Amino acid sequence: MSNAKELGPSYTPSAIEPRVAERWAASNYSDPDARPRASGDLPPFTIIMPPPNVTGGLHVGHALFVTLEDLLVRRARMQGRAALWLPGVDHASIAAQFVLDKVIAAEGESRASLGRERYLERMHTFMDETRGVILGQFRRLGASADWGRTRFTMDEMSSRAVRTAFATLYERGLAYRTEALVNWCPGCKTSVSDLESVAAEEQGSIWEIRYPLEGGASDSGVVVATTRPETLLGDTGVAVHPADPRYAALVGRRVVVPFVERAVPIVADDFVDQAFGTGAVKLTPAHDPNDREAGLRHNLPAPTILDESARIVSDAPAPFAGMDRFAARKAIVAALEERGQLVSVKPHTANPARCQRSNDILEPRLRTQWFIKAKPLAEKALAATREGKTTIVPAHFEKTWEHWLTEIRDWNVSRQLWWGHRIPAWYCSEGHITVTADAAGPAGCSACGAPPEALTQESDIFDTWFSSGLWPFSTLGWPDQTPDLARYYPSQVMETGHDILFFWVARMMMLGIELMGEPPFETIYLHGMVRDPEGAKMSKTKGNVVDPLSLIDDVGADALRFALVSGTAPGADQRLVPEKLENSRNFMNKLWNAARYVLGARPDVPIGDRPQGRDAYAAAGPYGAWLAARTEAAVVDVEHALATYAFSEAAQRIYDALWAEYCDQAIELAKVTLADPAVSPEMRAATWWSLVESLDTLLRLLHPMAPFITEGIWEALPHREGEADLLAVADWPTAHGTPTGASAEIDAWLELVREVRAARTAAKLPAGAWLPLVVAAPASLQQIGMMLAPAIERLARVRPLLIQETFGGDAEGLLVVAGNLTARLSAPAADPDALAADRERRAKDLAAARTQLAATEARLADPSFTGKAPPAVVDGAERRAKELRDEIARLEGEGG
RNA sequence: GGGCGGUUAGCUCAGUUGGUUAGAGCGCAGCCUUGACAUGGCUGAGGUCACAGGUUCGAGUCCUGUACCGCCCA
Repeated sequence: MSNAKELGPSYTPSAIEPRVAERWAASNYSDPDARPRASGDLPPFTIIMPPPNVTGGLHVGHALFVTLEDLLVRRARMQGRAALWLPGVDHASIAAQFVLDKVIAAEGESRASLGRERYLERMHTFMDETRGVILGQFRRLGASADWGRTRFTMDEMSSRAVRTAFATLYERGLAYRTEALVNWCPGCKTSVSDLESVAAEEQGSIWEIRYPLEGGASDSGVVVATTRPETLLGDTGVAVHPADPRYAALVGRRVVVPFVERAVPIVADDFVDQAFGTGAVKLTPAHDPNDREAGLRHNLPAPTILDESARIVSDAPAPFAGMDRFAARKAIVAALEERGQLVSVKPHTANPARCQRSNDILEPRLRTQWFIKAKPLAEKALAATREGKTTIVPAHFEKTWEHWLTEIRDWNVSRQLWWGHRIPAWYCSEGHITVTADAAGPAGCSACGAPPEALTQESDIFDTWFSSGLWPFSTLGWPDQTPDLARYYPSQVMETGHDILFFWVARMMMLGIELMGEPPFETIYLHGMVRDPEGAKMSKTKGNVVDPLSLIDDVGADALRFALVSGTAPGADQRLVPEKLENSRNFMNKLWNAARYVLGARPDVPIGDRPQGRDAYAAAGPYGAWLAARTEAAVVDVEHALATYAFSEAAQRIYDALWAEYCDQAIELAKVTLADPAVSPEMRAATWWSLVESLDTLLRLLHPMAPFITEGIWEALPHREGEADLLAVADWPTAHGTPTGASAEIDAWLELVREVRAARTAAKLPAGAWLPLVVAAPASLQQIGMMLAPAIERLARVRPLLIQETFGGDAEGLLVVAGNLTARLSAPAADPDALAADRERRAKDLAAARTQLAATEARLADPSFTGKAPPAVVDGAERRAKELRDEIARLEGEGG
């Protein structure tokens, strides 16, 4: 923007962002190894990007995480650390198959018609086409990731890491194969994880069904309550609570399951809820997790009666065999009623789990699968957070973390899909298992030596989270001991949504500690969800999703980012409302215009080369000291906020520093000086340079949040010899403890300006009129007042301005009180009613001051306060009391 | 059923170890086409910090309980 003035009075992101993006692209600034920095002793700073789903497009959740991670990384980079933000994408087994299946269906093909090999070839081609899309969208957000290190969870490096990890876990006895109940999706024809299942309340029924005693009358036996009558074909028992007197006599006897006419035992088991239905439940071990547990405890068989499409198996009794599970339910209920065994039907609210993808109700299903032993891994992960090796922000998630890891169950890693890492396990005809990390497969059965051609590889693939769980080190080259791995593991921050704390973060922690020997990150920062303006979750089905790219088109990437940062408190959800974006856009426009002003206001005097920051301020006298102090305070506050992940506070502080302080005060004060030919050329140059200096510092502070506009403006600032060519790699501001100089005095005069304006408004004096002002100022303020007089005149619209020790005896005009300054504003033609309004305003001030003084004096009179409160607080109260007394005295001068 | 979070101005939200004057944006009212910006400037109104107790010299902040809302787990 070297030609800022020609670009017009409104900030146009579309004109700046591409130019800045090009300059970044032409540099290697985001490669941490490319720029050895002077401060080489600082530790590296690494964030491994949570890999987005390769099939998805950009949504606001991405926009938030990209913004926050980019903010952290840009700050670290400016601080001189080797900052690595490693990007990548996730292969997302189920989601990817869903998308590709639709694509090939349009071509008249299907998974079955293509076969595994051709299907996977097709998938790889498809991925090659789509993989870059979302990362390209991240770039539009300004993401400064190291694109040269971009990784994919299905690339060869990742495959090798997955095989090695699994083989290692198997060797250590942490991976095993067993038959277990899994969440089966009949639509996707695979098991899915808990994460992929969504439970919601649905209206259902409780059917109460009589199971007569073996050999007993039709009204004998027990009445069981069930929400799933169709599964009775797989019943192998009936359970009652051991303490339930209703059934105590029946425990141990046998009842007959209808249709299959199988006699099954009545068992006593604690898990039964006596209050549910009749207090007696049927046990279907192959189709219900609780029943499965009870079945194992009581040694019951577990026949599977639903096939992988959730149809009744073919060897079931007619007419139910082959029926879909819902048709079977109706048929079985009808048949029970016909036989007189249906006792009642009651409405019931159930909580069925549905597949996130297909929305089918998930079916518990017995299957032989691979599991990872979770307990030993979880204990180490827990130890890491308990010992403070890894910190969770915000801290309250530690409780959730503790609870989940303490209660953790073994992790089912098998998926009956094609797209993913195939489990590197081979089976021989003897049933031996051979696991190897070798891409070529095993040389033979590890137990009986059967040759490779006699072995069958496991057809299942790994849960996507298994490869994602290795992400913090597989991306850095593990299992090889690469320089990257040595340098960038462990990473400093894992920034992600709190919704995947268990599913992903916990798995990275467990696998990282197990395979790398230390936790993968120092800090886990969890952000909240971005919601719609009504507070609802954004979802495609609801149609309330917002496309970040269209927001960028509307307000620019910087405004979007700044709005998101402003709304971010750790762990808390935020609503993305249009007003926030608008405000954020206005802020960018304000900054743009401030820069336009500064660049255009260079005084027409010899300005020399750009001085070092503190020299610039020092040469500008009290004004420079004041501006230095203000700027430095902003640096301290922003740095502190960012260091503690208080993102919204950091954003708010920069907003104030730039708008309320820099624009409304610093620039306004400087305007007069810069344009005043009576001021020495040296002072005008120094004033301008200090404005430049402060703007430069504020741009640096804002850069991690709003990289494009700050980079664009910074380019146009006059630079010092040898300075960085990009703001992105310029030094992060640090506080020097600049002496505050006369900054309190300047603030006092600015306060007077505010009070004069307030008086003018209250008394309805014409806004444009120049009114004479006489100020009574203590000696300590007079010199600064004289110096600022032209600016005060302009800002308060007063002229002439007289500054003296005290008023004469015949002081006239509106009384204005500001701290130690008292003033009289002449308003000869004022409306009497308006003058009364102004007096009323001051009367209110006076009353408020008196109330406060009374409270403060009461506190100071209380020995328990003066005795117990810290001295600084007591001093503060004393100072405050004095101020209030002075103010009251001045306001009481009204009468005179 | 267990756990966690929230309740602060009309609306959306900040408020870090307790410090007495609780902030912002939007909205609202009045004034201002002053040469960076009307995506602006100036001034102002608006809050018993959900409720009830407690600890403390002092509570939006800590403790206990209640109500309502939300999330997670079972």
